[in-house]
Amino acid sequence: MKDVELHDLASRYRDILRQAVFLVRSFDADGELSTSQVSILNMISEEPQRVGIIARNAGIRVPSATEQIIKLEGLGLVERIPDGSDARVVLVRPTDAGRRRLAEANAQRNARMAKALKTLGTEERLAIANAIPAIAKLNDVLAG
Amino acid sequence: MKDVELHDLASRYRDILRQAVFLVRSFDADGELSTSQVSILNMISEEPQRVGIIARNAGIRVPSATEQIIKLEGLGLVERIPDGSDARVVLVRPTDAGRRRLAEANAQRNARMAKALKTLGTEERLAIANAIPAIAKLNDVLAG
DNA sequence: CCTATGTCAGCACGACTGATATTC
DNA sequence: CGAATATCAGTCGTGCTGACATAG
Repeated sequence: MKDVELHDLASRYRDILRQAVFLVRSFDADGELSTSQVSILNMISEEPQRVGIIARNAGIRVPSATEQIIKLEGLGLVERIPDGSDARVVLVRPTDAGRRRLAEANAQRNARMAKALKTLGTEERLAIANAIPAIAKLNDVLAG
Repeated sequence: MKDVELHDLASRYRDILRQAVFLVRSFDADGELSTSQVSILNMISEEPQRVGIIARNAGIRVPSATEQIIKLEGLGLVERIPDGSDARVVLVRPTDAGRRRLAEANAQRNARMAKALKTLGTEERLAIANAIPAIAKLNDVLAG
């Protein structure tokens, strides 16, 4: 692919991405939990994670992660537990209430997105579905 | 399409979107201009726009738009001019320096994106290119 | 008089850097 | 002792709501 085409694709992709970013914000404004907080809950839903890992995956610094975790703890949605093998480490895991809240938040957001997807044509939905793996790969590359 | 499939697609699409949001942030952290500021400059590059329109397109409230516009004005990147036909209206247009700065910012970001796109296979790039119109339409639906 | 447009003032939230235990 | 981990303190940027001036 020529450089010109690459740059054109890059530009168009950045355009729709920029729009999408604002939409994600409006999505999150509806609920009571912030974007970071939902991300953190998602992240620890499988198994407890260290603060440093959470920060790295969320794309924020460790002190910022600590802050959100403390807020989530205050809401009774996560617990901080020590790591037996290393006393410096703090593991974060969801409470039952945290799991419920996460499920609710995801359900709400997915429902809203599904409703929007429903207004598209079959081919358009297919185009999006086909692009998801490529976009995921692209995200990985960009995240380095 | 069945509801189950729609919700699954919604969930997967939201996943990659969430990742992309963090990447956009890291993109913008590099430059001197914030996301909103670049968006505003992009918006007025064709022709001057009113503050209210800028706010609407940027997904922010009018006072927030005013704030960013004043900052851009302080940087010498935009000018605020009156609208002859309606004295309440303020039009915002880029200065020459603003156009240069926008071109630089876009070039930097596009180059970085193009470099990442280059690492993908031809089919993957095609999949993304094919999905862009559908995503744009989806954005419109969600914004509406 | 009521509406539309933009700005000002004050507040909230989330991120950051720098400094500080504590543990490896 | 130096490195790693998490937290605390203070600051900054950006968004918001509510109040306000001006013009239609």
